[in-house]
Amino acid sequence: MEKSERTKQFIIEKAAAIFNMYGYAGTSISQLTKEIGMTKGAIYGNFKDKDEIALASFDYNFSKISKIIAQVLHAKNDANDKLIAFANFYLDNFSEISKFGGCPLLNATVDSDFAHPVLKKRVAQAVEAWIESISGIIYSGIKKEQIKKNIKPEQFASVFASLIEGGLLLSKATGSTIQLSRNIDHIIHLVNIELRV
Amino acid sequence: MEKSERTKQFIIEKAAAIFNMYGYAGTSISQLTKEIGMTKGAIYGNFKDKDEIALASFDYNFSKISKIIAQVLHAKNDANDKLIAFANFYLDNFSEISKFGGCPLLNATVDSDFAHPVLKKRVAQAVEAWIESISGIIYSGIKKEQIKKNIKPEQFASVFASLIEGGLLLSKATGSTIQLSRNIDHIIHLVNIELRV
DNA sequence: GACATTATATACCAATTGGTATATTTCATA
DNA sequence: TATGAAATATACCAATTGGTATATAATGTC
Repeated sequence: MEKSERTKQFIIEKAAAIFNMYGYAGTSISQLTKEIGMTKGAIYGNFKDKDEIALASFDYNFSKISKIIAQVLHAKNDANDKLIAFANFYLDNFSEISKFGGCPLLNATVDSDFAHPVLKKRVAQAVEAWIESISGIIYSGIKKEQIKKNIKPEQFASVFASLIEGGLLLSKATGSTIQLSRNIDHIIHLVNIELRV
Repeated sequence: MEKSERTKQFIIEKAAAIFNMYGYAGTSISQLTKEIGMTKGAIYGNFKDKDEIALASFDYNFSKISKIIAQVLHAKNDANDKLIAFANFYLDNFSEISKFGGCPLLNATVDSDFAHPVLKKRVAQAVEAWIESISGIIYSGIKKEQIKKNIKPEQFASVFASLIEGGLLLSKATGSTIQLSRNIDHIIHLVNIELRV
């Protein structure tokens, strides 16, 4: 990786947390210069405008979490166990995730709505991919006869995703992990009672 | 209601939608003057600063939805039916709610986190009150022997609230009510299978 | 180690920000 | 209908916004 790419990556990694915490309108370039420790010249030498940094930041945040989840899923063979590990990941890493602003899908959905159509479209695709990764696990589990074949993958994926995002939201609002924890309990209950063969 | 109070109310009603759509940092005073159709003089003659308008806007948005839900609940006697009507309210009115920015609890939780501690605290109290209104229905239903007494109200309230907020989020992100609709289906299923005596 | 290129810092720009002081209008009451 | 008070509009303020042009510094190559 050449120097310009390394610098670009360095800027994105710092900016990604700021945008995720303060939102697009709530993040100024001067704030970025302070947190990154570089001047406007350096930033605008590597990025065309604020939009380009914000979009790259969202991509970085989303792929960062996606990669970790992919690892978590890879460690399990059974589809039911994958789903439980998937859910537990958010609970186990809640405080760490909160430090850089929480779930980027949650934040960017709210942040981009009305205000930023380009980002909104990108967020929509990410959310759809995220939900599809859940229903994909279920489809695969049904094929491998680990999950009951009467289960509707899209239906369960919606509930699953909402329990996680809703739990993250309520826990962010109240400052306590108890809501998220209760939701993960419910997910585990659903998986063991309704899904598992 | 005297004139000054009427004007104040008029400003809040207009500002509430703008803040809910664009967020605190994303809403400027000049934007408010345009949408409200009044000048800075009128606004600052009725409000101390931007914060005061934003806080009053959140209170207005939250109490507006709370009042409608109170009516919806009042129309049902059975606790299970109250919960189903509660959930259906969000689905039935999704497009109308979306027009002024969607659920203010969702938006303000994300918007205030990190950026606005005063608003954040107010949102936390509203979220807690909202969840308590759900667990309150369950407690009442258990007492009236409409809901099974092994049900844990706080546990179910968390799942219920998250399915609604999570569904609102996913539907906001994807631009389709299908996610919310699936979650309401799940809520109805849970109420009829697990709660109802 | 000189040189060309790339990367970063500095200094600046017009536009907009939240907010205020003052001028003007509206309105109720005498 | 004249008058005093309340409400609103206008004009302005310093600070900050996103962005750019240019100067300086760092870097790889010969």
